[in-house]
Amino acid sequence: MPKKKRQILPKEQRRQQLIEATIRCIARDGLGSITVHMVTQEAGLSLGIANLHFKTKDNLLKETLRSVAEEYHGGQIAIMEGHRTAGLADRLASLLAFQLGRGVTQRQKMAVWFAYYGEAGARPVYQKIVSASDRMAALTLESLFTDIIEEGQYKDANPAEIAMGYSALIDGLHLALLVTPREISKRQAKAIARNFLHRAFPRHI
Amino acid sequence: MPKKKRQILPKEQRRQQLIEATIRCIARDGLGSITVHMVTQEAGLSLGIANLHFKTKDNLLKETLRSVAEEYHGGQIAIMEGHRTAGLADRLASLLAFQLGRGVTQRQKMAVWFAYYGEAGARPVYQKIVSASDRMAALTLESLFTDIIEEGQYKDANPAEIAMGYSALIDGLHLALLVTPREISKRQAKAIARNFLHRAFPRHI
DNA sequence: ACTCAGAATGAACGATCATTCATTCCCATA
DNA sequence: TATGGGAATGAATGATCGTTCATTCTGAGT
Repeated sequence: MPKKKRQILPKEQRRQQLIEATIRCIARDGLGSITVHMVTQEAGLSLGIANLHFKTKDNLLKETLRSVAEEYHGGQIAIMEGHRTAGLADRLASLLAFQLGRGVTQRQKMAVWFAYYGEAGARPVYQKIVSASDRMAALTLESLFTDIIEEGQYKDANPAEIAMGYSALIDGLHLALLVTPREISKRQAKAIARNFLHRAFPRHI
Repeated sequence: MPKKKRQILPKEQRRQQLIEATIRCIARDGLGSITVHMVTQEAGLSLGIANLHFKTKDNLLKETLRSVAEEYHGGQIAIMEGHRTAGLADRLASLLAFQLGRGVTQRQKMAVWFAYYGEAGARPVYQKIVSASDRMAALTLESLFTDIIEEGQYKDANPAEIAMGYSALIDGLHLALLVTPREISKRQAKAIARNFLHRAFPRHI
């Protein structure tokens, strides 16, 4: 075995490295049975490194959740606000493609996401971290839907309610893809989500 | 403190007692930080009782999941098949009332449900337990939707797809009620689900 | 080439937890 | 009332894990 040489790197890089190793470990072994040994070994580093950079294991887990939540919700927001030049219909299609696309629906990411949701009921800290970015994404989505409703002259359409329904549907589809992948394909999931949007905004998608 | 007298009860009753205590513990402290001490104390019994009736802690957790899954999916199936005399529209309404009603949307039940989903990605055993009852409920739902589509002459409606979408939506709404209860009320959740069904089967609900 | 601040290491420690099993005690049966 | 089968108990055990910190090692600055 080629003895790995000890290497010194910037704090931020080590932190990222450890967070990524944590994600892989959670996806493989679950949030409940994760150990500091596992994570540091997965990262190819020594045992003490986790406590050096994150103080405690608990803190490492919190920072990992924050990272995943920001990547997911940040991605959504970027799509909805970034393409300001694009039309509303295009933005809607991009959003759907992102939420059920390769990046987000990797088992690894979904597993981490729901592992934390699972503990959120008992851990207010997790709830707070998720709520923070979740709320921002919700507001952006609501704003996009408001614009679409105005442009399409959809009568009796409540943007907040449609946004909540759509978000719930996407979460539910992710859950189905994670827990019963044999029963549902990504293609089907996309069709279902598209159908939901089509029924709400038939002239846009 | 009134010293509790030791009492001998049938095996099945003790098992149920321990499963219920486990549910309360998971809801309060999370699946990840549950201990045998917690559960047996919550049940008001001695430490060794869990291993006596369930052999291992892991087995107790598996049996608890099976119990919750069967209660949830069994409840759904009972509603859809039990009211054979009732009309299709009534059955649809009953289903919705059950899925977002008092019994199921207790924080306690939802917390347990998602705690297991969270670990399902890493624990095939959990996946298998959930899949088993989930699949049966899905088939029953699909069959109900097939009947409704025929009765209502809904053109181009795919019962399997609508059933998957509806199930995903319900799961997503439960998740929202659990994780961000401030952002969504049970009333809103019901309205959203009803809306979904109304758009699919406008002449039935 | 030399130096040293601090990054990285991992053996050791103490706390926690699942599991065991010798013992206690209940209660159906006779 | 007497009693045996087995349900219930909880102190003890051994294994696992998070955290600490004395020590080693690196590499930028001189």
